[in-house]
Amino acid sequence: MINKKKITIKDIAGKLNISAAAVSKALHNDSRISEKTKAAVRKVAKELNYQPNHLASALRSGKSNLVGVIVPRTNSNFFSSVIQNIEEVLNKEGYNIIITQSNESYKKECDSIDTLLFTQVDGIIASMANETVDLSFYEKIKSKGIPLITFDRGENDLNVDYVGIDDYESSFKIIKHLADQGCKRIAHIGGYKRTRIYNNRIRGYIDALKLNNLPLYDNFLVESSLTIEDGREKMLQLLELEQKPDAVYIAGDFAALGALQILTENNINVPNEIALIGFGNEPFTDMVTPKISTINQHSATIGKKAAALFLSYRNKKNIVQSLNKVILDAALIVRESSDKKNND
Amino acid sequence: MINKKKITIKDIAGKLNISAAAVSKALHNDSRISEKTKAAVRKVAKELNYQPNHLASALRSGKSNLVGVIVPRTNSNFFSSVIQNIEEVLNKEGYNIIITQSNESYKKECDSIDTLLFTQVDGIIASMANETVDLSFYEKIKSKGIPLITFDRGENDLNVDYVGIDDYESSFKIIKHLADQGCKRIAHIGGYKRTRIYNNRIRGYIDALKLNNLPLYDNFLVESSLTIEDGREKMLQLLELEQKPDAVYIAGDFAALGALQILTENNINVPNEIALIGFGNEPFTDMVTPKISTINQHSATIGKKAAALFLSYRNKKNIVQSLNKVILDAALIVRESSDKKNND
DNA sequence: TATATTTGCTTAAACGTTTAAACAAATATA
DNA sequence: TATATTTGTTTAAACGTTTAAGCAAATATA
Repeated sequence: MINKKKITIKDIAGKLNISAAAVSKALHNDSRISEKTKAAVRKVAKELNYQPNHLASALRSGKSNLVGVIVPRTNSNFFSSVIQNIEEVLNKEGYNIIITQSNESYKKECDSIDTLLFTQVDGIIASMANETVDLSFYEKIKSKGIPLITFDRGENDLNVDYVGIDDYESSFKIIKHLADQGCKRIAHIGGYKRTRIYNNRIRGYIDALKLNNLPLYDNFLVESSLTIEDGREKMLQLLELEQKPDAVYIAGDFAALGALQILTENNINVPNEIALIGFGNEPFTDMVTPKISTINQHSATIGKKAAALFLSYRNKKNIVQSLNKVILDAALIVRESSDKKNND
Repeated sequence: MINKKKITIKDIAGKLNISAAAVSKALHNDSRISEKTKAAVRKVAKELNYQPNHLASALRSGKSNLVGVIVPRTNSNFFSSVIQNIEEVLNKEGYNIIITQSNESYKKECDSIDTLLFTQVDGIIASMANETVDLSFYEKIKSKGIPLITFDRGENDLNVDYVGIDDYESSFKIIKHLADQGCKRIAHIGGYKRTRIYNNRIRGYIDALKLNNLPLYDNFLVESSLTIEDGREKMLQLLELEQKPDAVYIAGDFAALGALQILTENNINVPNEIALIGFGNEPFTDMVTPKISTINQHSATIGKKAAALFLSYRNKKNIVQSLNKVILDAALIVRESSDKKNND
């Protein structure tokens, strides 16, 4: 039953006694081909089960109709949802996507970029690894004239399109809410300062404390890799202080989960003794006890918007990119871990 | 700074005054090219920052060095880990992977297959959607002579390679453990009977009950979509029975989580009143209270093995596949939700 | 020394498309 | 009726490789 012989436009042309070029044009609905011929071509194509050779058309036309997506990991709901929405938008426009994971490793990210360039993708949509500081590999994409769209984790210095939420403003929402709950000593387990989004959350934390007339203590601001394990460790560190916080704002849900584990293990009441807020709205924040308050990052919108930005470069011959930030408003989701009224 | 001019082997050839063919062979380390020429070619290639055109070589050689991966979703730890391991193995061998998600939808899965065939992948590694019953799209892959490797969710009728755990045997391990804990009335919230792996778990459940001299009640065996929501619903259904179970074995961790939520909400002690065991070892099973006992599916091994199976078809001209099952032994992870000794 | 083999390269075709250019036939314009 | 334009198609080159076949020069074999 194996049918290795591939059907090409030549086969269709032969059957209809016309040229291969006519077939190609008919299939592309060229206005200079008669409706009669088009119909005949389509009919034979279907009969023979013709599958266009993507490689040949990509080679000839210089467009692969492939878009590369680079994410730190796929097993987070945020990234997998962004990907799903990118795919949805781009599939409709005839593009397929190639997903690669950097696993937060700079080296793996460079490999991914090489891989994607090698595969001749028409564009790259990326969220940078935590480790990444050196932007030269991303510059390589730009220098090839391939559109680069960044999301969530980007860098102003790259001067390309960016879609993400307003991290600075999100911190204000969180601090305001905690202050409303009566919290006075709010700590922050933040991400790496050098990563722009985490830096913004930290700046927002500091400025929001000021705005709400709350004190900022040096040892209340901790830098973390934001994994579950590090969340546990940094929470423990905060608990060992003589003056403990009465609320902790954690820049990532995974670390918030780790922190919650420590609090539970130490029989500390959440939110009454210490309130807790995460970031990202990972599904598990709604599954644990108590449910964790967090920030919804609008993954679907980010994905759709990033795809749209890529599409905006279609048919442009000279791709010139510049810093273009699309900032979405993030929503605070208040749950049990910070809602004192419902938790007495 | 935009350098759109692409460097080809012709540019290298021109610079060295040799033919393009010689350059191609030099780059492929052909034995008929002198070391001197090879060295010169490599040097110039590096100088000009030559990037091979993947499309051209794929078109000419008939190999795209792309492997398609189809999974129901990426935001489960199991699938994302399998993918990561497939990628690791295949990248080393010069292959890149294209990941597509079916979202458990048959239609989306068909689209994915078309997309991958269109992209001229050299092989497809797939785990089938729950919905999928009609295998004709998978047959299409086979009929094109492209190696198809299935994992986790496969079908004997496809007669291709399959990697997965022993679901039937896993049920025995679970029932044995629950029996050891003193449970006498064990219910099973299973997946769809028509999906092979779930059917095997159900058969294992039934046969293991017999082996352990435990009763099998009709209304203790429930079919579920295994989402969190359906887990809640089916657990509620079990609680409404006059004679409640004292243990529930649930064929998926997400549904087990939903069931646990219901039990917690109804103040039922887990494991003492009702013990609970899930399936899949999703990370959250270790995060919730109580921690959920579950089955570890060896995602890393499955991924590596699936990739190895694909590689075994390399250089074969006539791909003839047959049913070839690689069955891994799954490990039961006992945690709080089923461990009565540590939970009094 | 004459012949056979090996070495190191070149030539040219091929992979399956797309597309610019050409051209005959049909139709429109003057 | 003569010329211009439009329509519908063909021809042929191109995209950047790989590879079978060919061939001269160098080396081995007799």
